[in-house]
Amino acid sequence: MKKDRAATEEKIYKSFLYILEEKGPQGVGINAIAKEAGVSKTLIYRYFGGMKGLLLSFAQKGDFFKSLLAIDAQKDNLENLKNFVKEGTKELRENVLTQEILRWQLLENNDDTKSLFKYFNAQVGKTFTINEKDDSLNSAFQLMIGGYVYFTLLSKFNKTFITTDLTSEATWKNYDDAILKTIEMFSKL
Amino acid sequence: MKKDRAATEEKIYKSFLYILEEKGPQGVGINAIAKEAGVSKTLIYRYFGGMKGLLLSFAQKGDFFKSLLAIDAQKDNLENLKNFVKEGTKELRENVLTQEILRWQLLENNDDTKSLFKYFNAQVGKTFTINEKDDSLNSAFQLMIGGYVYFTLLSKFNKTFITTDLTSEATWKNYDDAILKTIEMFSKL
DNA sequence: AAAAAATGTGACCATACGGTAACAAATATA
DNA sequence: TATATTTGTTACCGTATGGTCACATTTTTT
Repeated sequence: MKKDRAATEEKIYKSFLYILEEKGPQGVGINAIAKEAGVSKTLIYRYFGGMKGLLLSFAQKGDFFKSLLAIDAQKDNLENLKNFVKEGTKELRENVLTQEILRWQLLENNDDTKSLFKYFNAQVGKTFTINEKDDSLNSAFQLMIGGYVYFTLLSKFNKTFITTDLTSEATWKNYDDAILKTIEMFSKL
Repeated sequence: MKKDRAATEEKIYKSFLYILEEKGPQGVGINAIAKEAGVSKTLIYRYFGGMKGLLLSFAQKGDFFKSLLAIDAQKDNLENLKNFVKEGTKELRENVLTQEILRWQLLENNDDTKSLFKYFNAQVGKTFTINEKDDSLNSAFQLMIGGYVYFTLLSKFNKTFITTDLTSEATWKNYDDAILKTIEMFSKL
């Protein structure tokens, strides 16, 4: 039998990503990852230091929201802010891994996940630079972004929210438009 | 030993509520409920038909958002709508059971939870009568309510969202105000 | 009082979880 | 080539899960 630690680590890491994407936070576990990787679970402890170390590796390597950083640098004017919103909501709905981390934060916060959430939130904070002032636009903007996250996560197991079809592209476009329109209205005050 | 089916059923049901409140959806299980009730788990199957039946009982008995129905009946004018929002957000942040059901909907949707979510969502739909039109106010309102739910759920394990303090009463008042202000602005269009 | 029905318990099953230790095999070093 | 060292597997442990079955005890009915 051929032995290759680097390749084995890669198999483990990729399996972790796969399970988080496919099964969500509840599916992530030592046994499941080892089985998916086709490898003994002992090696997860030896090479990564168990689940905690594995999540730390993920956190450090994870380039969350990288696609938004370029826009972020120049989102001082209204047009760029609107572009940022459009790209941000698109990124959120396409990046399943990001969705599952966000879902995870609603479930637990223990010794294993601590580092992951810390790195992730730091990255979010860097990307979504929030207005310092506690004005209504700031709060409204936060609520809408939060709502976007909520409905995105909800859409995994629910087809509708009350009468709103969460599977329809038009719905998400309506949400986008509503955010943009609200920003405009507040800016004209 | 005294035998009293009605009392036993009550013990089981109350234990279920207690665990859902204290441990969240992940803590809800046959063994945990039986242990908390100090009763053999066989009885959960015999009296309720297992977890599925237990959740069905909960769904049918559950008077979700009952405090909002009175306001709902007359929220045609702006003042009542604003009052409805204020009472609704308050109800949401105070009712842990409601929070955990909402959290649950983000985690799974299987044969056991199906009926619970169905009843719960029907009640939500009755309370939050959403505007039929796909206008921006409707979408903006939905996003903000969704955001409110999201931050409420997030606050269980996270003290902040980026720089916003989720433990501060002022934060939630800011959110309330932002919703009210947005509604006003859209109404004046 | 005797028989039947309802109520409740404990034991057991298969499965899965995280975690560890003993051992085999391959690779690197001497 | 002989010896360490690294890599990997298997087996096992304690605990927990959902679910069922046989049995004992209490309550109801005849």
